[in-house]
Amino acid sequence: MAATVTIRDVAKHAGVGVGTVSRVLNESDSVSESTRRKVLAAIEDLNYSPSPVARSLSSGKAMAVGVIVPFFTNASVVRRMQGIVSILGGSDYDLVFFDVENSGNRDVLLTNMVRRKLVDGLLILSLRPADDDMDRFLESGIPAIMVDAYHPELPCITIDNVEGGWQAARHLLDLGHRKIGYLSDYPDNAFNRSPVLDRFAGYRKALREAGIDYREDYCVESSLDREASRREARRLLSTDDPPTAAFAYCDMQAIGVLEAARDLGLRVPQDISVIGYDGIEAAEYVQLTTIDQSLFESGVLGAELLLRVMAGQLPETQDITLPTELVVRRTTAPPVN
Amino acid sequence: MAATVTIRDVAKHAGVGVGTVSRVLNESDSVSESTRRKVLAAIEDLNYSPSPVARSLSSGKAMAVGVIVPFFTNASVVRRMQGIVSILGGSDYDLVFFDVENSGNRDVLLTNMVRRKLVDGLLILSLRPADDDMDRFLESGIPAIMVDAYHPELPCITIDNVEGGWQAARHLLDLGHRKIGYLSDYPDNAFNRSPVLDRFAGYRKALREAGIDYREDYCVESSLDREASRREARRLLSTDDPPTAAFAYCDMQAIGVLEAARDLGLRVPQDISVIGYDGIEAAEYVQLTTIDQSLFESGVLGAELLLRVMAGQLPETQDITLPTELVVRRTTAPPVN
DNA sequence: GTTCAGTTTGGAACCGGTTCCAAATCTCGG
DNA sequence: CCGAGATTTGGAACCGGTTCCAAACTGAAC
Repeated sequence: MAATVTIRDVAKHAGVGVGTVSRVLNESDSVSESTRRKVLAAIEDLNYSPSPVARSLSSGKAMAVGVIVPFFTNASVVRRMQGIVSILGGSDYDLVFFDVENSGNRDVLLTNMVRRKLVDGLLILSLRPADDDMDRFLESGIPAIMVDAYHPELPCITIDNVEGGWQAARHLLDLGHRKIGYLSDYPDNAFNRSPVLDRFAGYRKALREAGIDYREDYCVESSLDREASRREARRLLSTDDPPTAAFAYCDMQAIGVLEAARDLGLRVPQDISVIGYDGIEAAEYVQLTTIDQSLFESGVLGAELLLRVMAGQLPETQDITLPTELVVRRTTAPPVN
Repeated sequence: MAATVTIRDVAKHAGVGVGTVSRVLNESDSVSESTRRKVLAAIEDLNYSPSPVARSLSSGKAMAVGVIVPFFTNASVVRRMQGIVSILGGSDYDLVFFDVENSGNRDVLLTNMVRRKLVDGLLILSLRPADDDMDRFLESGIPAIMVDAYHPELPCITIDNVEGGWQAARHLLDLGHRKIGYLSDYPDNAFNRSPVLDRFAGYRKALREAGIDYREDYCVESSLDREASRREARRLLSTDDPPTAAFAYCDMQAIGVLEAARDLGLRVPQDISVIGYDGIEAAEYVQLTTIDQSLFESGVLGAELLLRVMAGQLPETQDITLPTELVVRRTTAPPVN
């Protein structure tokens, strides 16, 4: 707990002015080699390290980027964060997390974020903040990128969820299924509703193209967790005329469907085909057929894009849409009649 | 991007001194109700919000806590972090993450952390920093808690891994197994070696107590990821005299073992029993028997403890050891002879 | 109407850096 | 040896808060 040594102590010790020490610290070129050495020696002697807080107060740069994220929501968010960390972990920027779990602390955007200079840039992950919060934030001029969410005035890394939903349904149709259920997240999910609606739209589009009527009773909603999905899926699968295949909004829900099938003594894929969406690791080891959206990559791209924007490169908006890819594993097969 | 409004602007607008504004902001009680109202009105008028950076420079408090964490390593770390977030997300503190992935950036402790005042407190998760880094850090006097790691001079939330390893092996022994393999993490894992050795010690202890000789050929090491574990397990299970049960260092490795069994056409649990360690969510839906170490709770406790220490309560060191619990699911059964 | 303790207030000094301007020093041709 | 221009240097002012001290105000007691 030694008394803090400041830049002035270093200056005195080295027999130079504070400006010079600062210049050495910031690798300015207009310092003669001999004084540079003197200063470095003094820094060494005193075991000095500059205060990042003071530095950011006077320079206006925080050397940190913020990530706003609904942390728990599901495994896909974690995967995206890993992508982000893989890039930002190696940068000079610290990573500050803002968890937006309950709507209670959603005004972090309004309060914590707008407090200028806490972060130099912001990644907003899988959620669409309220418009007025957003306006307030945009005014601050802090560079920001949306990942898995859309905002007209910000660069966005998005996934074509209509296409993904279409691919999923298309795959089941190609296998010969005609009765295809859909297990959805609640569309009025406060955070980010569009993926829910988009995947649903893709699903309906594929059905329509195949000349199949949309059956409302085949579409059920549930929260994202496994237990709830399992309950809903059990209901869906135990009607008089159950679907022969089910498309779930996300892999975790799909796993709930698998469990429901097991509960009911249904064999997968013989009695019921199941396809998920996300491509989380768990999908791999339960052998779940799924739509892989490039989760990790979306984090990587978002982080890279942000770094570039913060460096002052690049035009204002630049949206990137990542592809989705069907990954066929063991939970889908043609229906047995 | 409006010009920043400072506390002096507010003071002028309200016709008071800066000290008074500061007092209002910090809810000091020695401000008369009437001036308080004037100041609040001015704050409202000017849409003022104080700069956290300036605040922390002059007050010496960062209003942030740091978490040092090997983020990717495995699912258990993520689960612990969720526990941390669940507590700290609701506090006044921001959460700054320091990812210690590759040994390349392990000196964050030495550089980033010791830079005083960036964080008011620190959680160190699942890793044991090098001793000299640690000494340097301890000198700084920043409150810190270790979670899932041990340090003699810091409060630690640990798990009794010897006990857990013992429970796992004991369970298999109770079922009647005599040939029990062990799939371990590399013990020289740079981050945090003791859990690896401890679980192994528990395993050996249980075997010894049961009068079973330790067989080196039943113990294999692999990195934590599923693919590597799968390969190693395949080797272990395809010898002339394979074990009838396997205990894996962590659930993800256990899942690798399950996959290896599937690769070899072995039925679980009839041909081979498998038990994991951690109690991650994935274990639940692959029906893996496991030792549940209270992952989420460890994060919660660590965060709570840190908040208390930062508030100046509590004696220096206070170690908490969390219990482990056997959770029997579908991957373990008596051996068939 | 004083006196005095208690409350409220203004503002200078400070936290530890960066930046900018003016001054000091250097370089080198004439 | 001088002087112009380039290079290097010192340090005051600033970033936007907090804190502390002294001054101003309050009101109850005499």
